Amino acid sequence: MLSRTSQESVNGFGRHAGLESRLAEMKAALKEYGVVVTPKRAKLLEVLLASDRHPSVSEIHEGVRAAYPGTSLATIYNTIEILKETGQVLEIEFSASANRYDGRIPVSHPHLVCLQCEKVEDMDVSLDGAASYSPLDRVSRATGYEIVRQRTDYYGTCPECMEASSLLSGERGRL
Amino acid sequence: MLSRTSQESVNGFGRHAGLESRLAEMKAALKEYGVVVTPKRAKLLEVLLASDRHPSVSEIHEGVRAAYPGTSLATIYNTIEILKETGQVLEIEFSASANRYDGRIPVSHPHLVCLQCEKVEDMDVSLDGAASYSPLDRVSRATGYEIVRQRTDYYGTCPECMEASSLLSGERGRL
DNA sequence: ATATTATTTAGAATCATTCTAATTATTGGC
DNA sequence: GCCAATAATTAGAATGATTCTAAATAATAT
Repeated sequence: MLSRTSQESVNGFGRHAGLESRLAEMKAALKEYGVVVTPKRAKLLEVLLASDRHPSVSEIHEGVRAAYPGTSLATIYNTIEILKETGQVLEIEFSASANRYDGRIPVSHPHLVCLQCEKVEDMDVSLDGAASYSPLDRVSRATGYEIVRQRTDYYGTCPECMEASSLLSGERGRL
Repeated sequence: MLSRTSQESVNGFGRHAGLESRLAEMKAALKEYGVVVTPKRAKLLEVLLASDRHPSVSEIHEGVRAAYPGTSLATIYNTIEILKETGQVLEIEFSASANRYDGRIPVSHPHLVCLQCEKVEDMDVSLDGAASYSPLDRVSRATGYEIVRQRTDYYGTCPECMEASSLLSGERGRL
């Protein structure tokens, strides 16, 4: 049998090398926080990191249930709450639809949100220019607020949906 | 009787001259949209413009009911929906708490959100620097998305709440 | 006036999220 | 290993904002 190439999936993360260390980091943060990394919690972390789609709670729930069928939604919410408290996940809030989560980059960074298909993508920060993403301490100094996070998101229609809607009559999502 | 000074309220808006024309603009937009500006809708517009607090639906409801006691919540939601469709209000979404509305400046602009007292303030755009607020068409060109709006908000603790929490043990809001 | 159309309404339905109280699993001290 | 003490998990109820529904009311135009 031939040896595996570096691109093959031996760990569930495929070619994403950095995700292994990110997973270790999250587990360490949970232990540090004084909470035990149970099998279900470990699986949740993997599910969260395995997707670049910024999964919703129910997508995460599905993923964990694939390994642990009896897992309750409450466990997902509980664990996400812990991840938020430890700064290990970034929550992207939507009032008209389910929240989305970023475990890969758990600190404030800009997103592109498609209002049609509800896709959430990371935006290449260089696009927005360094200044678009003002250092939090600069804003703190200027406003007197103690700023702890920022949200910058761009809303519109992704190229795929534009293509699709140039054929059909345009449907509208809930975001 | 002495004449009124320019600061007195003769129209419900106090010293805010620009709000009169903004009100006219909103009414015109509704007519243009093919919808009638009923007394309740007119009152809603005034309530929305009268506050710089980025009122929630229930605050708006209270305000309209002060003039028209029987007004239903559904009417408030209906009218806000129309305002969104006509681009006459900016909705600031929160999943853990009620949405907030900006009728004074109905296009994307940055806010300061206090996580303690849930205050939402407009941020002086100059603080953030011109580039922080990348032109939508620049982002559109770079990403292939058709960008229609942006959201940029800074989250933290306002000076008043910092003062208060330096005395008491800090409570945490829902935002 | 009257028919048509738009607005408003109360209350039900929905849906994501949070809470509750009970059950189950885990851990550290013996 | 055994047993309290503690933590995690659970199902289901509760909450709260928002949306929907179908009926009632008001406004408009012919």
